[in-house]
Amino acid sequence: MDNKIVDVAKKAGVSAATVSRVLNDSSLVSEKTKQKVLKTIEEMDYHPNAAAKHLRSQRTMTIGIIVPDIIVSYFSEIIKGVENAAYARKYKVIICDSDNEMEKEMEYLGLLSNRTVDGMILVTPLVSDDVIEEYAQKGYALGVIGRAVENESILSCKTNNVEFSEMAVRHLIEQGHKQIAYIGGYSDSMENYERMEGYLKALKDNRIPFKPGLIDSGYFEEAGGYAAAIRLFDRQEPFTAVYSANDEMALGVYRACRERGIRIPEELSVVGVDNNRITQYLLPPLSTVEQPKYEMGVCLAEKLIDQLNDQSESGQTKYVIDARLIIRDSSNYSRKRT
Amino acid sequence: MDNKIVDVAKKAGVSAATVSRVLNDSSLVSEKTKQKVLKTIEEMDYHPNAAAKHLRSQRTMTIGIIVPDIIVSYFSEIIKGVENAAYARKYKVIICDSDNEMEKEMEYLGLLSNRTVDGMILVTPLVSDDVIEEYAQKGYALGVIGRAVENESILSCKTNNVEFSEMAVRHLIEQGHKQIAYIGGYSDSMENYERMEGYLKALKDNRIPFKPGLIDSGYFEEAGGYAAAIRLFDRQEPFTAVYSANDEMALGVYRACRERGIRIPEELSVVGVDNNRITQYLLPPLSTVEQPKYEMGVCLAEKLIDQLNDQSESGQTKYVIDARLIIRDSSNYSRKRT
DNA sequence: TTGAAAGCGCTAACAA
DNA sequence: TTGTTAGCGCTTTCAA
Repeated sequence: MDNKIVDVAKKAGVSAATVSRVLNDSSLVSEKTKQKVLKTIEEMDYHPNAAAKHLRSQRTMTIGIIVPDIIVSYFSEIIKGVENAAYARKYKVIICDSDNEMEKEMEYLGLLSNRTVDGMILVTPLVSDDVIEEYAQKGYALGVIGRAVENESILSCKTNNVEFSEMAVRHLIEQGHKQIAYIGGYSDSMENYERMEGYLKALKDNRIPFKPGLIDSGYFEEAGGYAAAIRLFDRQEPFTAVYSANDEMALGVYRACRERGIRIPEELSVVGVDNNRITQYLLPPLSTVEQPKYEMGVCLAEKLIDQLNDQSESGQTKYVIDARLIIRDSSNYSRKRT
Repeated sequence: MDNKIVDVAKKAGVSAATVSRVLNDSSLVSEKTKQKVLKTIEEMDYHPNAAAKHLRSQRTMTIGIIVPDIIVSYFSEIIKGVENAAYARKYKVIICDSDNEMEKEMEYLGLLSNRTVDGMILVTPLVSDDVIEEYAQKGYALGVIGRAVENESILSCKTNNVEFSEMAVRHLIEQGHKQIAYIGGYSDSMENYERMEGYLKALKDNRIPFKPGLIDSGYFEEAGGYAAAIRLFDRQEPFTAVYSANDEMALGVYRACRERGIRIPEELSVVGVDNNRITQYLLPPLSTVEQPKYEMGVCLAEKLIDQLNDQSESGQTKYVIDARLIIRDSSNYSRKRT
């Protein structure tokens, strides 16, 4: 077994408490003792046992983050923000990839109950508000990204879905489009609600009639977006533009267009959401809405850790960041429509 | 504070030891007692404290994975494999994004020393073999992906770099190319050595003279690939094809070509390595070498966890998987060259 | 089949 | 400024 604190204490001729104080930068140690202990620690190549520390201090210096799929860059960029912010504060991050399975997400939430993690960040539309509230009620530290939950103690960071969606659809309208389809994500997710709301608002403000036949959804995934596009194409309802609630689904739309020989943007304009890295490499490059993914990750991790250490100055728990529209070639083809 | 095992014991009218036995599926408990305890646990919503368990059992059921940049899909796909395999065995995964900084990687390696993790997987070219050997010598469980280390106790999983590189370059030669540039990664990494070796072999076998002016390197990153391409363009040495040691750098080559107005594949053929998701969406789609990223992650996580539980049947520690060439339009432009 | 008791390695309250 | 001591909550001998 490794050396323990008493081994160091013995060798340095002090007590375990003193070694512990040195380890934790306590001011109650004379400089001389401190140096002696430090030297001994170095000599013995001593490393404090994390589990013992966790048990004694009732904190693991670890947070978890639950995402549906780490491969999707929207999530990996958020994770990167979380990881960096956590690292700077000496926190570790446990990665919980739910594979879009509710059951797995629930199991990962259990890491809170058994104190494997001090807090948990959710970036998933699957777990319901009720479940999240329930955990908060029990006193667990939680944060969500991309949505918001009523409970005041639950941190959240999201973007202005309604506004940027309105902006995106208005942009399409300004390009001359009057028949604009909407491909949404999980129909009961906040992202979807709000983005659809923005879509409807833009239509209404421009006196464009809403057509239910132009609405479909694709679970925020490429395959779902593809299927939705195919369904839309096969209906009688014509359309010349699509607002896709995220980029992954827009990728599916691109695939469907390639298959059907539909040219973007000449025959169909497309706007997505997220500004995933891949979108700039597409042909044509995809117009999209920049989501400050890394920044949201950093923001939430910082606030969560502050909260864990009773350092949340403002007491603010809800953060909304403005996202901005990035216009690329997929929606940049001016023409007149009737 | 939460309920503890003695609280459950008291309520159920048994001893803490019995509750512990139930929790750990010991066969030394009568079915009747077991049911009673289980019911009590349920009623009290009891959750065993992880830190206490870790301290007592001397294992944390956690492994770490160090990568240079989680956003790059090569790494996130490996992580996904590791996470899935770990989850199936009730292990947690701590994500260590080194931002390509050696210092951060060293610090993360420290999680082994203080027993925060039971084992660590390295997917980085930065940490030297010596450092890895040193940790192994101390008895820590380690695994590496994408390279191999001599030490027999260190697990590794990689692909046949020499062979597939030879294949890739031979493919270019078969397309009529005689002046083929090579853009490598970190010059002292095993990936780079072996891929360059394959490149040289292919040249030699086809009696194509090696030209030092056609060799450059880009640290396995997009920006590095871009810079390398620009340098190559600016030399007097002409070339009609590039073998890039990974896809990220090939993205940089694409960018450099766009800037210089060089058409792919008409004026320059490009082949990368990794089959990052992005490559199939490029224009033209990038020829590349498929690396079984997810599978390598699964493989190494499984073997590492087996090793932690003394269940490595075969005792094999070195795994090499054959990668296959994927030919897309970036290198599929036949013509005669002189 | 069950319980009592020791101890994993650390920190912190209290005493000196 | 330092040391003594008592746990943190669990598992695991050992004894019954």
